[in-house]
Amino acid sequence: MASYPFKEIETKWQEQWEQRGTNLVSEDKNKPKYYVLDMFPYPSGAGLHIGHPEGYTATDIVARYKKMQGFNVLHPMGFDAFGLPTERYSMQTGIHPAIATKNNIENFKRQLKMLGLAYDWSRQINTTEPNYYKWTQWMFLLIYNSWFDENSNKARHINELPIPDSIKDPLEIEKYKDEHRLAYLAMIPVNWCEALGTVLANEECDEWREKGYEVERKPMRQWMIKITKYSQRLLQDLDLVDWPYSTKEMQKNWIGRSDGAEINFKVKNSDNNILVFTTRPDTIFGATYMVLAPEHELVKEIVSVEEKNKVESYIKQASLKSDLERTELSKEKTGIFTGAYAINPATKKEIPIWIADYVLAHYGTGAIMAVPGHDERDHEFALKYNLPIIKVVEKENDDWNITESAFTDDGIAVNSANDELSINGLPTDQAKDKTIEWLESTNIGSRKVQYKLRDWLFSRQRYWGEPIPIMFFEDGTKRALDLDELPLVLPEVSDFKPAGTGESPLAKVDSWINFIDKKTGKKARFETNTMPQWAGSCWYYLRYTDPKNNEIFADKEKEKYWMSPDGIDLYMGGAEHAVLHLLYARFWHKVLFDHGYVSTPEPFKKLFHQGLIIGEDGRKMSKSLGNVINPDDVVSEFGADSIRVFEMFLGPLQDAKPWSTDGIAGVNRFLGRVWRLIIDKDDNVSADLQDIPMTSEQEFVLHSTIKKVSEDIENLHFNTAVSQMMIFVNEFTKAQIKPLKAIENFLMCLAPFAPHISEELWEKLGHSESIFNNPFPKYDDSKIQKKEIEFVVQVNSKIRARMMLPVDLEQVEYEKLTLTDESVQKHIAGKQIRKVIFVPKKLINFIV
RNA sequence: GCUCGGAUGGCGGAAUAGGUAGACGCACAGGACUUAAAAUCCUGUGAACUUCGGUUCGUGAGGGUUCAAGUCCCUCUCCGAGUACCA
Repeated sequence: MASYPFKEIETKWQEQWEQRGTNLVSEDKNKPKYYVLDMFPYPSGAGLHIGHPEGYTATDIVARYKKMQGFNVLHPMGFDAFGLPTERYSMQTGIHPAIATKNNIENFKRQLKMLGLAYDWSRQINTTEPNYYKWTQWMFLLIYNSWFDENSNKARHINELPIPDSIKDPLEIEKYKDEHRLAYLAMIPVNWCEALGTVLANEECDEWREKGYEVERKPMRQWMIKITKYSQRLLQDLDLVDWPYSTKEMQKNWIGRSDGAEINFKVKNSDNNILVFTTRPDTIFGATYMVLAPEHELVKEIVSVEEKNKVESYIKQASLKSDLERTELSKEKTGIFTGAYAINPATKKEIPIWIADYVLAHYGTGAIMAVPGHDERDHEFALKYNLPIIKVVEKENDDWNITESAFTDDGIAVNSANDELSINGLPTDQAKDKTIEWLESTNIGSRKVQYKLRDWLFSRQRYWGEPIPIMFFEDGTKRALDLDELPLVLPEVSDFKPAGTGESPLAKVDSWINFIDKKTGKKARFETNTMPQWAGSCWYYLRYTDPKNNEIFADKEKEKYWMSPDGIDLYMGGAEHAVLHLLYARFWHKVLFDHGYVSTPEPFKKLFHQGLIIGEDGRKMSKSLGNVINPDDVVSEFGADSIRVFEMFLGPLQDAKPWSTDGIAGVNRFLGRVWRLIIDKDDNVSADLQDIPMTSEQEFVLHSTIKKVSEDIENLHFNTAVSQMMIFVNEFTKAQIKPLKAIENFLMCLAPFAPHISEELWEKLGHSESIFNNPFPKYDDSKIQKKEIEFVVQVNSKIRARMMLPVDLEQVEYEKLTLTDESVQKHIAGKQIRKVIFVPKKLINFIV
């Protein structure tokens, strides 16, 4: 027999909450708001994973607790339902992705409800519904219709872009605008996967490669978004948010700010200049050669006649290599001399210009000044091709052999002087500044900040994504749809296979690529690319504040009510989104902020990552290992309250923790003990529960429990909160007659963790109102103060005795009392006390 | 390679500002109840030695600071995550 009838009571209360509308919320100016959000799931065909309830329970506990504390709590859920797995399922089965998505969402919802999560389902969103993606499209167009004003460091409407007087032709003006839009079309090499029939984002490539798919580089016309314009703000605004340190670090690394200089090198016997970026302008005297990326545009112009063939064949070879091959497979650096020379502006010496694929075209200027003495990569290359290595930075008090290895740390500049500039003897940071001053005064170069962050590739050749609401005309012009034309709804198709031309399945739909535009009367075709899956998740948290609005994505007042002053109060989700989703969403939010649509510069005030739940065998759960735990099975065997409490009890929320069947049985036993504390064998409220005063020991345990549970919920330390509740139950199980008041207070502590059993027992105790309508109990500090404690007596820092003593005595009294102890006497006997260390309420230490 | 985390009984994990290491749970052992089992309740449980009162050792390894170190400092080993020629 089950330890308590969880099946009936869980079903009963889930129905009750739904009927009563317990979890519905609306704006209430009389209450402080609290917005707690889970990263919404992708509704896969496999259903809920056992890891999902971990983060969801954590936020549910916080939501229920905050509600009991008098907050107006927004705790919504929805589905990030566009995505490749569904589209692939449709290709195989012919079932429309919208149907598959609907079924998957129904299953997910059933499972989420089964866990007793207090979501306001009236606010549910689904990124694939036209009335949702209408606004995703609208926001894309907002980005498209924006340019970045460097002076005010923010986005402005494209109509406010100053057009230079020299540009008169309307087509030229359009072109000028297009160049400045935050969303633009570009012909760029992308990661093309033939088998999937789509391009992939850089970050998606490895994932598919691991699964055995081939990904190649191929230039294609793509939509790009200038997220790079926000590099600095994305970096500095990390100071505004309360996020895990490591996540902030990852974002910082991803944005990758480098401070340095851009320097122009003249090409000998030519009008061409090679612009390089360097973080070490102080080493310019040590630049003994230059390297261009194979794709660099100047390569063709400067290559000498003699070297032309060799250079061309090298470029061809490099272009065939993927990024992966360029890095991992070729540890050995390769390169080739162009036959051309540049003039080092500091030394005025001729230095050879090489091409090598260790220089990346897409970072900096795609060219470098090579300083083999002080850069490991340049050093390796110089050794291989026998290029000169000069020491221009010295390590203090050390004779570094520069031929053997590069010295890359800061040091003191040497061999670095010409007629106008000498930095000899200066430490690196000063040498940098002085060199930059000279570069700027001579117009050779300038200070420059460089970021690693690249523009965001925003188009995918898929059917199951948001259509990009732009149409193209035969004359080469294009038009973005107006708000009254949105949403641009995906056309019905029955064949989800890619077009085979590198375009999405939409390219096969005649009504999509061959129609007459109603507004202009011109023959037109829609963009056939769709948006990446990240798009819908960039703003879903805003839609929850006003999910049904058809005039705007969210009413300004409602957005302000829930998002002010610092954004979402708690955002819970996996660390796998530490960079991409969180960076894209922050960017998206900032564009909305610049246009005045949202009230905060950052969307997520506090972020927390729940850890992975791994298999019972300590390995990651996977079908092939056969160690997958299904939430449906667990709920049916132990109940939702057990799975909730167990996942919280397993260990610290942010840690990876192994599942344990014995462990959940233990938690289920604990809930059974709670049940039997109140309900007797005959299913009645126990006669042992009486309205009697607590003993001081019971008061101590109750108030400690209230304190511990409330503090632990605030700090997301749920595992220790559960421990404390177990201590409570152990203590009160001991008592023959149980004080009712204590038990009721305890139930309120337990309620956020195990809502069903708490509601049921609360009702059985004669309450007609939901337990969640009660204020969370407060503890009385005076009840937690003990009058007597176990006092530790040490001799020479070793524990020799423990004595029960009053807490409020003077040191001398403790000395007197503790010195009477036999064991203490034994260890002190015959020796002299040199020193006494006294820690109030804890210990006394005699040094002899 | 670099950047972050982490290492505590047989297991998951506790231990506010350095001050009783191992809370709580699991597993295990013994007992009560039972014809028996399950369930439940009670007791014990870091290791070694022990004259059963204790003694010594013990938080990945080695050093250091301190009356006192899981906690602070240095060096190292192993594990996990992210990133990868970013000039």
